[in-house]
Amino acid sequence: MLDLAILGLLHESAMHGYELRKQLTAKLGAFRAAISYGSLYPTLRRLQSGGLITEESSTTAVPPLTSRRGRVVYKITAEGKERFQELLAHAGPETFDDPGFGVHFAFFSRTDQATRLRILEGRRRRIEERREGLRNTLARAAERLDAYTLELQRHGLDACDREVRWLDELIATERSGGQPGRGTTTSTPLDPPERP
Amino acid sequence: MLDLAILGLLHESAMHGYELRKQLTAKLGAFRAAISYGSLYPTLRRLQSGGLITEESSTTAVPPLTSRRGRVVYKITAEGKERFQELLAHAGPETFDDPGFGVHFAFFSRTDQATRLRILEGRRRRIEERREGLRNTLARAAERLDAYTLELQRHGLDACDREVRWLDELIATERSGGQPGRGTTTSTPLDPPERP
DNA sequence: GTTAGCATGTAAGGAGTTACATGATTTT
DNA sequence: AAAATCATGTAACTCCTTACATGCTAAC
Repeated sequence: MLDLAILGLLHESAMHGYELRKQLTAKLGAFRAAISYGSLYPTLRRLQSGGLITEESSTTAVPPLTSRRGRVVYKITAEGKERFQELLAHAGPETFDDPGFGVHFAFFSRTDQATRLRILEGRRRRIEERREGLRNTLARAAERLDAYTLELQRHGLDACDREVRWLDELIATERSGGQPGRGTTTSTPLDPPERP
Repeated sequence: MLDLAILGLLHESAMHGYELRKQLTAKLGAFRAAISYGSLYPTLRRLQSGGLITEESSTTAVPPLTSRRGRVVYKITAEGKERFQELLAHAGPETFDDPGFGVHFAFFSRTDQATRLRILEGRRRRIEERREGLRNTLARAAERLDAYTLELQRHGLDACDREVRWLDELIATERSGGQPGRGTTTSTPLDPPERP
């Protein structure tokens, strides 16, 4: 999950760890708390020793006036871009849980339509299963549950209903070749998928 | 999280592991996937060696006809009940994230009103922080984000709005001494908190 | 008698967190 | 010159999962 997100952000532009965390916090903010440094920096090292990212050469056009010795700017390599596409397109079961789905969705603009549909439909299946479970509990065991447990199940069921509707809209939009946005009057152009 | 949930369920009735998992799946279904056995059984052992639960004595009133040798029925001990109350009342930061809040909420009927309010308000603060983050991202960086990332943030913001409203209602109900349910016409009596 | 479901467990490991430790740079 | 914030890193640990291994019991 972190690998995918880091490669995705470095795909857009080279950055050092601290900045990466800020971008990560914004990008993943809808479904996850901020990533800790204790997780980020070891991951960067692992990606680097795997050849997926490298330290940016200091022979840049404009060397900074102050030496900035502490900062290490990373950029993605060709292998990193390949790996990114692999991770993005591969949809195992963990792709459909909350953080997994969120990260994939956040990088949908780099995916092809078939992959997007596969992931949206997998997510819908997953949420529908959860919804079924909640419905069963509410239908079969409602008398045995206390008021709070009941309220929690109702709220969960509600959230499932909303998400299924949201996914249905997104799936319909994908199938008609559109891009997400408010209503059908959106004019924001969609980034085309990268062509390596 | 698992400790709390297991103690809470065994507080209601003695059970063996397999059954416990089923109950857990129903009780936590609104915010979590099923617990794996690889997590459940080691936890039961740990709780047992900590003296919080014990194997139920086989000298029960009605010994089953078939010997059922494989099954181990656990029940909660007095220390276990104490620990359960401690875990329920203690509200650290992890109490306000998704699974933490969910478990606490699921056992609200065993908590006093002050604790319930503390936890509901902590959760609201947490969600409001997330909402702020999303609002900032949408306000400051919307042009730089692709259509999918944008849609994800909007959906997340929406979910935050809903949850804050839900929490506000629950908090208001708590303060007026009521019990949760649909509208103000609810007549379901609330389990009184246990008095050890 | 064999398949399905009940029931219990272990070993290895994944994916992160917290707490700690350090130092550079910028602002007041 | 102090305080804030930028920036990087390590060690220990938490909490859970997957994959595996085993055997009993009920149903067909």
